[in-house]
Amino acid sequence: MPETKQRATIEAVHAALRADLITGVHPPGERLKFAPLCERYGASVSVVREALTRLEQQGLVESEPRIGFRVRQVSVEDLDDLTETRIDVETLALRHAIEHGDIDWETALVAAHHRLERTAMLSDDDPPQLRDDWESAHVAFHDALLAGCTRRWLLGMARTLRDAGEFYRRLSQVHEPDRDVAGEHRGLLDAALARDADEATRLLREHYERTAAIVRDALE
Amino acid sequence: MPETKQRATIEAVHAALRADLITGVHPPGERLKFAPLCERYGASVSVVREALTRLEQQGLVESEPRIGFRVRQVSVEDLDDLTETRIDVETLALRHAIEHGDIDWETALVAAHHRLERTAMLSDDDPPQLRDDWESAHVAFHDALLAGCTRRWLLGMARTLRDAGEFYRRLSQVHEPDRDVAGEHRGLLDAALARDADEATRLLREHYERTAAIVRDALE
DNA sequence: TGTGCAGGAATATTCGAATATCTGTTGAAC
DNA sequence: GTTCAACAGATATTCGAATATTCCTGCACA
Repeated sequence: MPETKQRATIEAVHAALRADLITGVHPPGERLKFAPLCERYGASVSVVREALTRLEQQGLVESEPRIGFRVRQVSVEDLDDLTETRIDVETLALRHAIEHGDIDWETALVAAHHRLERTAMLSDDDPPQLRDDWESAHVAFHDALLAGCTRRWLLGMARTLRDAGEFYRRLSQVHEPDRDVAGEHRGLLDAALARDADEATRLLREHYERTAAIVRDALE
Repeated sequence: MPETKQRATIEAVHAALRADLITGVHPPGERLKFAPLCERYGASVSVVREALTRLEQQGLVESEPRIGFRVRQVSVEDLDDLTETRIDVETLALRHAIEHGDIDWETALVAAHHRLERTAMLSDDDPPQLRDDWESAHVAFHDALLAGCTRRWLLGMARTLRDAGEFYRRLSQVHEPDRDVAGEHRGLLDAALARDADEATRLLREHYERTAAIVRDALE
């Protein structure tokens, strides 16, 4: 790679910063000063600033004008609020998807589930960590689940909330051995294919509440 | 005012641009080029850019990287999508407000309703226009209605959707003489104070659907 | 000891120029 | 006549410096 001195694009910095936030490189509450960030991501202040602005709208960082940006503060109350809202919104989207999803939606969903099922969840490290490829397969599955919903505004809301939720989930890379995550996903798939909206939304709610409970424990 | 040559703040440009978008100064689909915007708002590209970025997240403008920004395209489909989503989300928030709102909430709500009731809706122009002070009293009333909801994430979603809806509503400054808007607001107030969530959400739904229908007609 | 007020260091914000990218047009080759 | 390349003008994007604001430290004064 012969000295690819690229200019920093906002897209790239935004993605990198977002990844660092979600994976906990910058812990909650930490001040995000421009100088270090420019250094770390090889960009100028303008680019960093715009990335931060976007992340603020997505709820990953917060800012006070003239003071600066900081990583979003987390709390049990906020987690509970977020979880409930997320369940409410995703439930609406899922119900809509189940009612309106076509054969393409079903097919993509089955495909996404297959990949998730066949991807190992934990790494070989000690303590074991959630594998990156499992993480992305997981996100892709939940995306596919909602993809049948044609209401773009609703999907937009759901996506924002998911990002914020991801923030919490990664914060506490906790694994609960007793939990049958694969089974939960299988159940969601089956209910969706059976077009059983009540059952699917019930499972979705449980799925998120269980995850939230784990994160809550880790937080306290 | 002795030559107050202020630097342009992002806050100010964002607010001004948002107001211009909502009131239709820049029609939907119009390209928003930097040079004219900088001129109009007396700011440099950086601040205009950040304002546009924020408005994009709020759904008022859309952008394609490296191409530029434009005023959000409107369509009947998008309006319907938005309206439904807004009803769904606000319904959740209203229900929560009615269940959890305290005496302060009630008091503020009564106050907001009083101001709305005592403000004239239409100007003396021909054709009559919605008066600015009525508009703000109207927004304030709907804000007060949801303010009892303590779920911040849910409120954030509702606020974003309201902004986008406002965009449509102002787009078509249509007035329907037969409609008893004041009565609709009175009904909402009464149901909220009576803590009748079912009735209140039903009224809210009708209120928005009626507005959407008018906008839809104007759009076609 | 406490309070308030410089003054300077640290930091965010804004600016305008430099750079990269896109878009449309012209002209040559086929 | 059509296609493609090269150029030029328009425009978005990025940069780094200039400016404004906040924060901190130390000193005078009560």
